[in-house]
Amino acid sequence: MPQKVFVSAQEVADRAGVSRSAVSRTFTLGASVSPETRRKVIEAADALGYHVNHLARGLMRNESGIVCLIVSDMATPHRSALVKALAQELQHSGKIAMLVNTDLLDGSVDLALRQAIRYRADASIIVSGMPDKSITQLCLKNGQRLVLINRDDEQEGPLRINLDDEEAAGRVVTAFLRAGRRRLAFANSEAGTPSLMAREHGFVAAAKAHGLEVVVERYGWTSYESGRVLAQRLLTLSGRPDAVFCATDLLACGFIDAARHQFFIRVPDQLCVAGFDDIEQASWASYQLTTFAQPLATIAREAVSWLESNETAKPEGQAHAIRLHADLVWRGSIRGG
Amino acid sequence: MPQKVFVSAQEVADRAGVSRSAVSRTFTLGASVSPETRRKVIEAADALGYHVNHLARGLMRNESGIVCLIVSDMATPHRSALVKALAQELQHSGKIAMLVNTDLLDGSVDLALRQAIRYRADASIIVSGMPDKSITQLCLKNGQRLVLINRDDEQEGPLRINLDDEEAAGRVVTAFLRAGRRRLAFANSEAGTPSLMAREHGFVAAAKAHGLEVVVERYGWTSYESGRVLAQRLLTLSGRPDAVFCATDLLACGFIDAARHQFFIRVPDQLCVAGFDDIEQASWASYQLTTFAQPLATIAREAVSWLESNETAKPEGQAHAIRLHADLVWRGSIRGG
DNA sequence: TTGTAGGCGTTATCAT
DNA sequence: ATGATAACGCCTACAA
Repeated sequence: MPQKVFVSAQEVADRAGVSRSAVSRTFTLGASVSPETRRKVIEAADALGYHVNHLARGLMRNESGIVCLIVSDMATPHRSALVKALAQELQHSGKIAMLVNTDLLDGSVDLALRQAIRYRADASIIVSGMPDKSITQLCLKNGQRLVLINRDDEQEGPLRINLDDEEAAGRVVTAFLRAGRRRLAFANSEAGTPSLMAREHGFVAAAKAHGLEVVVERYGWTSYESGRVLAQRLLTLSGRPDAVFCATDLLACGFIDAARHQFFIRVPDQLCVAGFDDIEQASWASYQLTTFAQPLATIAREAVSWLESNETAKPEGQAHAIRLHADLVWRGSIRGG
Repeated sequence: MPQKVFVSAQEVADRAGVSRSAVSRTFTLGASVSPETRRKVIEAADALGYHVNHLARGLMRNESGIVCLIVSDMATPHRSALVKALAQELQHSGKIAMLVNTDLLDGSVDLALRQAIRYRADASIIVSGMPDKSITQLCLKNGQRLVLINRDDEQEGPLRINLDDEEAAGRVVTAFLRAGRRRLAFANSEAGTPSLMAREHGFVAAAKAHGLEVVVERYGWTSYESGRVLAQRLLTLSGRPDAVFCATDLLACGFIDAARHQFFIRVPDQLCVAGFDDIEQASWASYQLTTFAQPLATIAREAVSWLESNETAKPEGQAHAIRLHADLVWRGSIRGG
């Protein structure tokens, strides 16, 4: 095995009998090279196993092609699906995703982000529950473009992609009413992220518009376990709810399991349940959860195409917000769909 | 907003009144700088918002700090948990994870890998079901160290981390026998990856050692849906199995749901079920699946520490294989745990 | 301990 | 269309 593993443009040039610049141009989109030269270069490159060094290219061009994915709870069904969609879309457009996990508590979030900055990532996509304002600030300050997904921050500069959570929540009220339910409840986590709160507010407001009160309960973070606890609390109430909207499918799964296995309540006969995200488990036979589909592909496409379109523009220039519609997916957890 | 976003070491040096090299040394681990100089440099760097440019550093050191995660089915519970563990561990040791998704069919696997090579990733960790031999070959050829997780390839060079699938499968037979079951079945996907096949062979062999035949069925890829189909096939057999080992938890969940909701079979009374991976859903009340835990943290730690220890060594030098034990997690899906 | 000089692999600029 | 040359930001000798 040779000591020197990587072959440089110079070596390719030597073998092809052309100049270094010719090699560079061959691998630069939209540069002018004669077909003959190009052929010779490609041939030599293949023979030698040459790959353009993006470290050096990034240094020159001041543009690395790296996009940083800042994400929390990434082992969660919804998050992992989103990350996958984003990674694929980035890959598809010739960029590459760097993964920064923000689940660790020891202040390594900040550390990780600085790491991304050191690699001169062109942009960051934040899929994290509650990023500090300082994080987004740091990104922008370092010339990164920024995409915020499902985070209705007030910030200027980044692209913000959101769902119409409030409107969706209103549709749940309609569905519950149509199923003949009047004792409504909302099960939320304590995370307090903008989209979760929007669902809560939308649900409560729509209910009030119909003259109904909603019992709201919040607990823990957005997990299956929290769903169980929330069920414990809501299903032991004197005027037990007959319909509950869970802020998240994961909560809903826990809620349904507790209702069924612990309280022997039948869904949807005795209790209607709705969720949000349309995670894979929502379609499983044990849950058959009526929920809202996150348009993952659209989110990813919008995010990446914005990054592409803004390639040359200054990061703080085009502030932009996209509001997407969430389709309701009817399954068995609400009666009379 | 200034045109120039990134501040260079030179600017920090100017402000601190020292030389460029002093700045470099301050940010290089184990270089000798006087406390006084270091202080001045740090101060100037903070004031200016300086971050070492890893693109340039990687160029010089011939070592990028980037580790490529090559992964398929990453939205799956088990895979996403593994990716998370790896990303965290890498982050923890100052490296950064690049995500390469191999789910797309259009030959973009190869494309993505080349992408990683272009960034001069120091290593690749393959968590993909069936990477072509050519992929691993390409990695090694380009001076990357390679970690293969749950892939018992014959290759020399990479670190191979595997579970003792066969031995684990044998324990399932014991458990089934202890529960009084004699009509054993194995539900597998058609993926044919080494670890899946090892579970199958281990199960069949252990059963044979007890004088029992196993009905083996394979279908589709490793998904919930496949589990349902497999149930359909196995539970309509004349001598219906009373115990089934599913190659994967995801298969098991589908299997259980079909058994319960479609055939009204009670688990574990009429049917014992075991799975593999210990995904989060295995612990959900609807499944209570007895399964084997993948030691994710250990896998991640072993992988990363091997990468660290081998930092300076040649990639093909230390071939190494690690075989990990999978702990059996007892839940309700096997009678008499 | 500190500063100076040279080079890493690439692309952009400017001639030709 | 092609080739020489100068950056890009950093690190590592080497000399002081």
